[in-house]
Parts: sequence; C-alpha cells; structure tokens
Amino acid sequence: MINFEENDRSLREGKIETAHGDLNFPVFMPDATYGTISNMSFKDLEETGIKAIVTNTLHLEQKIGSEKIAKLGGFHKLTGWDKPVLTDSGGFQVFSLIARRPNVKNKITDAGCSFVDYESGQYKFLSPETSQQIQAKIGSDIRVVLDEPVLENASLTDIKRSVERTTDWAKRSKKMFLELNNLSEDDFNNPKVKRPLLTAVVQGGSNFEYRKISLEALVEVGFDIYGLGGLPLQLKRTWDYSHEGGFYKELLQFLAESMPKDKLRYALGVGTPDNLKFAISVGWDLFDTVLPTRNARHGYIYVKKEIGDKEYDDYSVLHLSNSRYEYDEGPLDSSCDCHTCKTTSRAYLRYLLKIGEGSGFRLASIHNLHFYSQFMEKIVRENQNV
RNA sequence: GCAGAGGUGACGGAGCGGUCAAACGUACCAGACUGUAAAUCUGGCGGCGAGAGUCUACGGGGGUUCGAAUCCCUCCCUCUGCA
Repeated sequence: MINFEENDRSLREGKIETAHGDLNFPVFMPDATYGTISNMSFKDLEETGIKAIVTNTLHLEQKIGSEKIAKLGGFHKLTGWDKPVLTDSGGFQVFSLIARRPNVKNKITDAGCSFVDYESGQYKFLSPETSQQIQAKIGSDIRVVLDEPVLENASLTDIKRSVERTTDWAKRSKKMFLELNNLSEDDFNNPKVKRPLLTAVVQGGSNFEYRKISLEALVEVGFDIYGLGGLPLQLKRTWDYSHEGGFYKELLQFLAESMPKDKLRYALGVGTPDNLKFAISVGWDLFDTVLPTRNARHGYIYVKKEIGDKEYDDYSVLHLSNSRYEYDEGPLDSSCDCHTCKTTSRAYLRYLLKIGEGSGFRLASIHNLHFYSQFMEKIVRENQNV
C-alpha cells in the first residue's frame, strides 16, 4: 500500500496547474512522439481516460517544423487536444541516433548535438537553446531541458562529462526559457506568475554518486520538475533490466529520496505497470512510456490477472498473436469497459493486427491506454482508502 | 499440330554434378519491446529423435555417375509464339 503522506505529496499539492487545465498526479502520459498517438484520434485518447500527452521536440521539428506549428496557432490548436502537453527535449532521441551512427557529422559537443537526418539528408543541430525555442513554438505546457544520456557501458569519465554537460545545458536551457517567456529569476520563483513548467533531467548513468551530484547541481539552478533520465541505453535497442528491476528500483528509490520534497518528479520512460506502481510508491509523480501503444500494435495486451499468458503482480499480459485466440469470440478482458472490449472479439482484433490494419492498431491501443489509465486510478484509489 | 520456355518446400523464387533438407522473400509458429529514427527486431519453420543422427523429398518413371534438384531418355502437365 502506498502512503502518499510519506512521500510528502501534500507539499506538492496533488495537482499541476497548466494553461490547459489542472493535472492531478501521479499521472501517466502516453507518448505522442510525432504529434499523435499512432492510429488514434485525440477523441479516442480522451475516452481512454488519458489526461495528458508527451510529444517530441525533435520529431515535430523534423516532420512538420515548429515554425509551421506556431503559424497554425500552436500544438493545441493544431491538433485539437486541449489538455496538458509535455514536450520532451529531443535529447534522448538525438543521443540514441548518434550513438547508433557515430561519424564526423553525427556528434555531440558542448555546443549541442549535430547529426544528419537519414531521411532528408539534411544537417541538423539541436542545442539547449534551439530545443527551448522549438518547445516554445510548439506551445507545450511542460518543457524539458536538453540533456545528454550515456551508454550502458559508459566509463566514469563519460558519466562525469555527461553530468557536467547536462548541468551546463540545463543552465543554458533555463536562461533561454526565461528569455522566451520574458521572465526574471524572481518571476520564475513566484507562484503567482503563470507560465509553462520547466523540467531538468538528472543524469549519471548507473552511478548513484553521480546521479546525486547531477541532481544537486540541477536543484542549485532551480526547476519546477526534476526528471530521471532513464537507464543507460544499449545499442541493441533494448534496455538492461537483467537485474529483474532490482537496480532500476534502487535507483528510482534513491533519487526520489534525494529530491526536494516540494518539487515534482518525472520518471522519464517509466514504464511497465509494475514499474509504475513501484515508482509511485517511492514518490514519483509523472510518467511516460511508449509501451502501451507499441505493445498494442504487437498484440501484447494488458488484462486482469489470470486471463492472459504471462502473470505479473497486478495484471497479466495476453499475446493476441497466439494461435490459441484464433477462434476466441470473447472480449480482450470481460471486466474492461473500454470501447474495444465492448465492441470487438479477440478473434477479430487478432485478425486485424495480423493483416497490419490500422483499425486493429487503434482498437488495441485504445484498450492498452484504457488499461494504463485505470491502473493509475486504481493506485490512487487504493491510497485514498488507507 | 509445329516452335520455344518451364515444372523446386504452404506460396513466390534461387540453385544447374558433390559443401542441398535446398539461398532469399512471404505466410505460419514462438519470443522481445520501458524520455518511439519499432506497422520494428530475434528465433523457429519436411518426418522421427533430447541428441548425434536417420528416413522421405526438387512433376512421374527409367538411365549415366562413387555421387543427381542439377546430365541423358521417356511420359505427364503448364505457359508463350505460329498454325
């Protein structure tokens, strides 16, 4: 059972005020990387109970351009989504693509990240400043500073440099943020001045000492939200959870305990429902991950305990691609009241996913996001009953 | 009827004397996925066997050869030109 008081959530007032409504936390935000939750409409999304989304600076800049978004009245007006939007800085994406294709043009320096767009061939440069400028044009409610993650096998030297660079970039990001919003440092610290929120990202790889150094340096600069830059990236497109979540949990707990009590904590890229539950229990407030939507497309469906193929503490997972569902006329989860479960059989959805039909991706995504949404509510409800 | 091309595993399609139970796709089966360059990626995919292995296989039949999906003969079938 989670005790919110223990985590001093009261000091954080239980909600975030944004220009697009208040956001209660803990909150899970799915990733609308390209400005859309793949295959879903924002109406669909709203019906799943999702309250906010994360979209990506880099992808939006590459695909549509922040200039165009600004001309079209900003992200909210463009898309019709009138709830809170968080823009990720693009740091993680640039880092990941540069790490996979390092060369003279693809590199990260103190100035920022330079790389060649493999689709357009265009040379791009993303700096702490440009990332903020793009996010301002997008008009997001919560913004993130550009940071530099490290690879899984990062040496202590790499980790140290990443922490130093991330701190420096955070300072530059904040400076640009203040400038873009015509704010002084005092304005920034004045709760009466309404403005977007700014998130810093703690780096330090798998080294707890550097994680703490990173956090303290960022707190020194002063932000609204402190984020956990996810686990070190592996080049094989996977994350190392070989510790059965052990290391991960230790890191989440360690950092949460070191955080200022009155500041929001955002665990970037977290995660599986069980990871989410744990992260919330140790005091994290904001979450995002691609899992429910990507997994939905792959027929990996979250359902109640004991009706799926693989069991977890509070739920099970059903592999819809499994041939045993070929003639299954029942809903994904009979206890679920999402649009998909009310209208579609396992057999039909399995078929739609098999032929790669967008409507199948949509229906599966609706269910998984509804599951995430309900899962979060359940955690909050359980806590309130304490 | 004459001339030409061809018949390969569920399908498409390589191979053209040995290293072939047969490349590569697709389909199928299973698995992975955590700030989405994931509609992606990995593995399996003739039978039996845990395995080494073994049996049956490249239209049918018969040859040549130490050895044939690959060469020869013959039959059957398909496609394309000409009648």
